[in-house]
Amino acid sequence: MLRSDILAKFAELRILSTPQRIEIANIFLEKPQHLSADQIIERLRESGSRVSKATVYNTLNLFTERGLVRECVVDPERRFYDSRTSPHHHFYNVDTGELSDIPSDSIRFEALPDMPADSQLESVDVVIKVRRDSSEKLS
Amino acid sequence: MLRSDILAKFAELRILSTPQRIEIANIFLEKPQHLSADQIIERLRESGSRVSKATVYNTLNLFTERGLVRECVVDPERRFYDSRTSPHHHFYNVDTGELSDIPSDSIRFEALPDMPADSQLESVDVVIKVRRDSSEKLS
DNA sequence: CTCCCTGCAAATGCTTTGCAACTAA
DNA sequence: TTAGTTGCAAAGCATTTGCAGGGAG
Repeated sequence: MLRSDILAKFAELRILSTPQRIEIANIFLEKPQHLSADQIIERLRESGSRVSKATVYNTLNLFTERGLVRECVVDPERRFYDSRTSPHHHFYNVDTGELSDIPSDSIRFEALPDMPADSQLESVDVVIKVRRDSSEKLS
Repeated sequence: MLRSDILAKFAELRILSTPQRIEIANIFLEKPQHLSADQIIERLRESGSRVSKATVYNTLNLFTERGLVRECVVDPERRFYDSRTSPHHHFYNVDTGELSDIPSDSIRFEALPDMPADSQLESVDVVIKVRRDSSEKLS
């Protein structure tokens, strides 16, 4: 993604631009993907960048607040951040930890429950857990 | 729930019976509910019991493995355990952290996606996030 | 005896925070 | 100047683990 596009996105979301934030946004906006803080740090290191851990965490929180990425809660061990912010759902392979998208139109609801009193809908998140990976590892 | 029922459940699930495990199972089986490790410990303390933290965690892992409770991943801060093990879904109030059940028949799918290659379905978990609590706290 | 459980304390691992130095408008 | 950011190290928390003592069969 072009730097100018990233700057435009930052402006739109009221995110002050810094070199570190641009580097992190650049990884996410390259393509829709699911990354943990650690995976971000790994990617930054690979490309020779030395953004600190604290800054990565702070930046992820900021990006989430501002809607540049979406947190997806699926693994109690660590948080994943999803650069696809449009509504969609996930497959989660419990054996490999792999997380993949389900296009939102391939799940349709025939019925949805009433909301509890005084509360308004925020999101509907479907996680389909699957087992066994392609290498057919036996238990 | 009667002690004899708990013992029967333990036998069925190949869980060795100990006083600590019975106390914890007793809390869960009283009624369907969602509890974190900390909430379990709190409940135990209230009733004068002194089960150690380590034992609570070990027991929750054992109960989950054996299917006495189900882990539900909804809050990145802590794990919740659900004593309703039959298929159903959840409301999660992001303001209050409250977790409540959605009867499984009040959500019906019109379409479900194909599974990825070589993987078999484990579960379909729907979390409907809602905002704002009944006390109408303004932002 | 032998196996397994309990509980304490220590260790782990992810995430947050305090704070001093720095950067940009 | 002045608010806001970075990075380091330290702190925080939920959870796990090591290990000694203990209980059931």
